[in-house]
Amino acid sequence: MKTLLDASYTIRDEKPVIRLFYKLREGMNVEEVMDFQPYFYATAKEDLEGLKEKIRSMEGVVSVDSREMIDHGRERQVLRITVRQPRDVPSLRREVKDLEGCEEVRETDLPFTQRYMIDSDITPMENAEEIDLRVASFDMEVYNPQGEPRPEKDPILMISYSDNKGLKRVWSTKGGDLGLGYVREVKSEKALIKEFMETVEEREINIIVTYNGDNFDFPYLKERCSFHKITPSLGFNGAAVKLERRGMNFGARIRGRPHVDMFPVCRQLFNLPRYRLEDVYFELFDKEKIDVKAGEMHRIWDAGKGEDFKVFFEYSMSDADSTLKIAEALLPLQYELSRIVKLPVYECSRTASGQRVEHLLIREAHHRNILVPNKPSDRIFEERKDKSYTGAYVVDPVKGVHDNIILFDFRSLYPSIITSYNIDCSTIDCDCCSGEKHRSPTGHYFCKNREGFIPTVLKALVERRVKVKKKLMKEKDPARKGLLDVKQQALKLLANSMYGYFGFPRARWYSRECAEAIAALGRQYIHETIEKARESGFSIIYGDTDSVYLKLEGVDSREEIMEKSEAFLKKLNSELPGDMELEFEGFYPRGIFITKKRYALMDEHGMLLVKGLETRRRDWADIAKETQERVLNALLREKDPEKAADIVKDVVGKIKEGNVPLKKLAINTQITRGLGDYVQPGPHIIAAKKALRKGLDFKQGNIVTYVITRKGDSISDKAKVIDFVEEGDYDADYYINNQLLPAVMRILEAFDYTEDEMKGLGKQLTLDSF
DNA sequence: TACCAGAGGAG
DNA sequence: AAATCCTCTGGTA
Repeated sequence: MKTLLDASYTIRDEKPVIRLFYKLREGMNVEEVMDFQPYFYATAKEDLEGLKEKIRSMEGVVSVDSREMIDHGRERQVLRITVRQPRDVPSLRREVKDLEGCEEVRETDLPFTQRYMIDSDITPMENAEEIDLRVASFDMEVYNPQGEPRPEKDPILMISYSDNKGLKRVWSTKGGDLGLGYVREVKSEKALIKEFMETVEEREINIIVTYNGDNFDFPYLKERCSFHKITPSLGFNGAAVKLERRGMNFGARIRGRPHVDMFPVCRQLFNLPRYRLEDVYFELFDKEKIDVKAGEMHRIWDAGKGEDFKVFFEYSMSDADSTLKIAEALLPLQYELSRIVKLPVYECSRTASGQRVEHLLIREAHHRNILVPNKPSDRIFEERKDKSYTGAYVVDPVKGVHDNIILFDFRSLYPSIITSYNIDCSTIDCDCCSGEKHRSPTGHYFCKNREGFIPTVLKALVERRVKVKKKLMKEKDPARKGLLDVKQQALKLLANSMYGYFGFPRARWYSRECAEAIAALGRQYIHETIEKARESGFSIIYGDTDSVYLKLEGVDSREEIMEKSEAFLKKLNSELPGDMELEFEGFYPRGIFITKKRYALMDEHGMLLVKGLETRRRDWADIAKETQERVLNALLREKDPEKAADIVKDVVGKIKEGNVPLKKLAINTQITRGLGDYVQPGPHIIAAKKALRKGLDFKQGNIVTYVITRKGDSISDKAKVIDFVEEGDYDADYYINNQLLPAVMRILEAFDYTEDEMKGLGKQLTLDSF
């Protein structure tokens, strides 16, 4: 049994050698492949043979063969050009493309190792669960007397390490006398780095995990290594850590020992106000992590004794520990995605959903002898980006409070439309079938004769998922159940990104027409559903894309509601084509609808479900969100408007008194562009710029946590990054009028309360609306 | 008061 | 480097 952890290539004697890093039950095996040569394709305008001869004589070309492949759904003759070395591809693609008679060069941008894995049908991470991988996490604390640490000057103070076989270590140049079992005091920073690297080697670690190692720990470690003139040799056979550019960020690649950075993984997987290690740890395990303020670290270190000093070491250990715990929870999904998409886990864990889908499609295209379309040029990308299309339909809600709400929704609406209507670039407006075709409201037709490429791939994903879910139902063993659940999640993730991929301007298989047709069919079905529901006696409260919220006016019996719902669904589903299905999704005794995409429901257990309201948004202060939720509970669950009003009055009072803790006043907002690129910088940008001058580091992608303080004129003037704000320094007026009241008044207004009453200025509350 | 840029949510 | 629809805020004229 073996599992492929990593793949790369080197050049030996002017020839490429593929290296496959397998973990066996015991130890590693590196397989070398010498006989695989890089190649790409060319299509000819007319004279294929003429083009072939021209290419054959070019420097670096090993051979040219013509073969039949499928392009845009049709068979045609193309040229396959085999070259000596991977580096010959970029140079030769230019030359071939510029030849008279050459129409296009194709498949010139697949990385050589990936090309090999596709052609040899190699799946990474197979058997990963059975083979007992050794996973280690590490984290560094560095000296930072100037605020942000300077890697060319400021040393690493500690490296903490934790592996899934139970070893815990903190290497440091101090702290051996603290009585903490895991601390190893060493004589220098250099020794500390070396001991860490030796431990990874000795423990035969297979996977290294970090939290933001791509952009902090590894770049810093590399700098410190070059300062000490040593190699950061964490890879197989002492290979050095390599920093690769990946878009705006870095990726730290370790040969033969995949590095998975949990930070981008968590950002992709969770929706949180912030993504610091402690935030994600809390989200997953509901436990607080010990914290040491970054600004105080150098002072604690310099003091070198006392309780703080000990806590600093415990904090460092807990960083490595919690990173490992997070990894143990999230790696199974990464392994599974890596297997399905067939990209090594280092790459797969860093790719976005569009690229994952694309790699899966490239794989499937190869199996079907389909010539992969080229990536769009910058010009085409811009053209595509400028042309948007009509998407989903949203029903304007019947605003206010409703009782006994029924929710129906389409199971996987877009995927089921794609498969049921056979929507694909190769089937759109085909001329192959003379008879009936699938019809979209956009005016396009889809072939009923031959199944399209993407519908085939999507169908396979959906069918695999159905099988896994069946197994899951039968399985008793919790460990195996967990793995099956992860598997179905991964399949769902990929299936759900197919529609978005059609409309993604950078996609190779981009088709605005297909995306448009899918969305239009979605609108058609939701409209039809609403129409039929009305005819069956339901009244419509709200609907969005694939869901409808309904009521049966005057029907209070739960039984009758269920019966009528079932009957309606049965009839409607019998008329739906293919894989499409409308499902009963829920029953809610009470709910309040504010506007489109903003509402709250109470389920039968009294649990609140809030959508779109401030409670759900990171860019509102906790004090407003918390109070809004309390008000919703008072109104929906307890039906007690007086209590709701009391809650608001009480909180207004507390804010005025000035003793609301800063934590509850913090607002989180992301910096979505370069700090200089703003036409209208908001309060978070102004706050970040001020913090920048005080030595804090802020850049695109970061989330700014700020508070509106008392000092300043405009709101932006008053905005300050929370690190620099003293407890009690907040603008009470702002938090009452711009945070608390807007959030709660939207709810209370549906119950006819006025703002003045809430501030305690007006008359006593009335119970009119109840 | 009207408008725009910007952000983040829903599905 | 998945799409569109939608609401709301803060700043400006």
